[in-house]
Amino acid sequence: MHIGDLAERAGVTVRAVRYYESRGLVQPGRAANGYRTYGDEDVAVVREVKALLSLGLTAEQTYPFVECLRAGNDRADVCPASLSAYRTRIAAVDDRIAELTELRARLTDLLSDAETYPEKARAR
Amino acid sequence: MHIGDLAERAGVTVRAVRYYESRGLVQPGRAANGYRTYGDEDVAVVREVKALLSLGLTAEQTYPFVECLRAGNDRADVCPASLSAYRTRIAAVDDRIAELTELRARLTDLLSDAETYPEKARAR
DNA sequence: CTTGACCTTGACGCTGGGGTGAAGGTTTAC
DNA sequence: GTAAACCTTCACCCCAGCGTCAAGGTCAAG
Repeated sequence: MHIGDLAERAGVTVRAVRYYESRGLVQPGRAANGYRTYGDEDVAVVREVKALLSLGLTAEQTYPFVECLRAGNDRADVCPASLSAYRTRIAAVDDRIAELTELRARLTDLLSDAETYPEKARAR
Repeated sequence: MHIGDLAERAGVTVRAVRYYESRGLVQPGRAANGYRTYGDEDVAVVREVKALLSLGLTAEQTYPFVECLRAGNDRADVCPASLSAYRTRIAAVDDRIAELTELRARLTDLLSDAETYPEKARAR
């Protein structure tokens, strides 16, 4: 299978596939004419990478999932390293939520403070 | 007062002051030699802008606060437009928190699903 | 034999906001 | 007289995941 077929089957662009390759996530063979050649298993890999990227993982962080698939598992996320990657991502999301919650608290404090500022002290 | 004095008093760099000017937040006069000249009130403006930027507002969104100060108010946030800008920012933070919370839920679903995947079905 | 649908590598663009850096020149301060 | 502070304009940075040419090679169909 050539890159265009793979891209179509996996639901990504040709450009994205080449990008994934540059990140070490797919390793196609080469035909005599230089064309990249892929197997059916690469479709699952590319689909998995796409799904994980949409969950906010970086390309690098999808690596354990790809390895898990290559090891012959039906699912990319049943390997310990994949579970760990999930937990890392969840922790990062939690951190970000905590930051935003803290920021929100500062903003509401400022707002209520400004709202209750004595009218008479205002200019005009 | 020249730009260097203002920057030092407000706790920002000279470059940042010129950047704020490019965003229309400060409008210095000019001395005969071309140097920018500032008044004491500009110190408060720059400090306010700096504080608001650290709260995640964009330069443009600090505009009402700057106007509020220029109108002669002691505080930049007692004007209706400032309160409104606070509320807008809070709403944006809330939206982001909601997105992340939703994302977190998807991740934990995937994690628990993968964790409970039957051992016997795993490769190796 | 030619069209057009593939493929190749390489390189730059974009998004986005708040800046920073460099270059090249004038003015002020000590 | 020279260092420090000022001026302007232009460009670049971060961050990742691509998009979009450019300039060409390959291949099956009609």
